Amino acid sequence: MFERIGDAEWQIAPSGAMLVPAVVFADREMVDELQRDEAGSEWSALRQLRNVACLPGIVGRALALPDVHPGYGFPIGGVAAFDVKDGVVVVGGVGFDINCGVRLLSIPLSADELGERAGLADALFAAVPAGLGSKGSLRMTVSEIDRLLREGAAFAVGRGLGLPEDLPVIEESGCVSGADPETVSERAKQRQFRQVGTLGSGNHYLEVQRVDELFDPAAASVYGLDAGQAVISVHTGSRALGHQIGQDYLKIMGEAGRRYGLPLPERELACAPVDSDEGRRYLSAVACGANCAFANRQVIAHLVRGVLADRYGVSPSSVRTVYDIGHNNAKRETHDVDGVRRELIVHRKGSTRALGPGAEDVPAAYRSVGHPILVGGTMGTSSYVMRGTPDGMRRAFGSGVHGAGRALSRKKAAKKYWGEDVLSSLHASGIELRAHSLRGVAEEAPGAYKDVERVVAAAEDAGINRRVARLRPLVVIKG
DNA sequence: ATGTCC
Repeated sequence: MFERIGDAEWQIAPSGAMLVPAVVFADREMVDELQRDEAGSEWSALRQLRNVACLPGIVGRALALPDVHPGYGFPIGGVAAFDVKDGVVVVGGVGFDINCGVRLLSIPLSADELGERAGLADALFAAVPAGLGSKGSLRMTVSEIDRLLREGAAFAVGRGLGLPEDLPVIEESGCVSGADPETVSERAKQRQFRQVGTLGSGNHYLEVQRVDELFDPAAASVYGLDAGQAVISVHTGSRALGHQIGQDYLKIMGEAGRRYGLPLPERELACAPVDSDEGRRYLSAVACGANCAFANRQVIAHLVRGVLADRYGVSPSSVRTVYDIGHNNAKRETHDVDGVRRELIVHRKGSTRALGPGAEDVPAAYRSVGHPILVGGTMGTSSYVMRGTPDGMRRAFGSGVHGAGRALSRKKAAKKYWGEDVLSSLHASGIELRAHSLRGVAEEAPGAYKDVERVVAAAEDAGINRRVARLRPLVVIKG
C-alpha cells in the first residue's frame, strides 16, 4: 500500500474520500509497524492520517513524521496545511496542550562544573512548581491574564521575570499576533491564572543536560553550544488554559461543522472553515494559548536562573535562551506549493516548525543556518537540537520532529513499569530524578517511548531535519 | 495534555 518515494519517505495514494496522498517520513521498520497497527488495532495513527487527508481544503499531502503515534482524531507527529479560503481549522490538529514546547537555556558552565547533582536536583525541584494542579509564583489577577494572553513572553519579562534578550530567540518572538482574549472562555482564564510558571505533569519536564556530541559544529557554534557544556531544557505548555480552550472549541466546532455541512471522516476531527466566525475565533484562541505557553516557559526560565545564581553565582544574563519552540500549533504561514506561493493554516501536532537557512522568520543571529528545533528525549535518553533544511521547507511545510514519540499508551506503560524501578535504574545510570508522582514516572518510563536515536536518524535520512547536537540528561524534574 | 466527569 505504501510506495517508497524517497529516503525514509513513504506515500499512500489517495483512495476513497482522501483528497490528497498520506505521506510518512520514517524508516522501513516504523512504516511496517504503522501498517500492523492499522490492521490490528482500533487506535491507529495511520488511519488517523488517512482521515486527515479527507478534510476539506487540505493542501499538498497529509504528513506524519518519524515520531508519529495516535492522538485525539489527528496523529501526534502529524502536519496538515489548509488553504485559507476553502480549508478548515481542526481542533484535534493542534491538540489539548496548545503550544506545548521546549525552551533550551545554555549555562556558562561545563557539565563537570555543576558538581554534586543531587543538591541541584533538590533545588530545582523546590523552585519550579510542578505536578497536577500546582500553583505558580507569578501573582496576577484573573483580569490581568488578558494582557498575558495578548503579550505572551513579553508580559513576564515586563514583570521582571526574564530578560529582554530572551524575546528574539523565542519562536514568533514569544508573542503570536491576532490573540484576542475575548475568544477564550472565562473558565479557561479562571483555571489558568494561578498556574503561570508551573511545569504541569505527564510528559512535561525540566532537565539539566550535557551537550554530549556535536554533529554540525558550525550550526552548534551559531547557536552558542559547545561540547561538554551544561544546558537546561524546559518542556511544558499552556496547562489548564490550553486544555479548556480545546474542550470549549471541540464543542463549538462540533456544532459548527454540522451547520456548515462539512463532510467529516471522523467525529474526533471537529473543524470549521478557516473563513468562518468559529474558525477565526479558534485561531485567535490558539494564539492566546500559544502566548500563555510562551509566558509559562519564560517564568520557569526565570526560576531556573534564580537557582543557578544561588548555587553557582552565575548572573541571570549569562544563562542564555538558545531558543524556545512549540510543537502543538495551527498558524497562518506562506509556503511554496508546486511553485505557487499560498497562504495556509499549518497544523502541527507533536511537530515543530523547522524554518531552514535564510527564512525570514528565523532570528537574525540564526538565519544563516535556520532556527533550532528542540527534540525532547525521555528521562533516560538523549534530547536533540536539530535544524530545518531547504528540502524540509519544500516537502514538509518546514516542519520537524518533536520528540521520541510514545510507543505505549500511558495505561500500558503504568502496567508494565514500576515508578521505583524506573527511579533506581535512572539513578544507576547517573541521572538524578525528582518527581511528584510515581505513577507519572512509570507512565513516562523510557521504555514507553520509541528510540529517539532512530527518530532523529529517520528525519535526517528523509532530508527534512539535520542533527546539530545531542543532549544527555543529568537531572530530571517531573510533575 | 487535563482540578484524568459539570
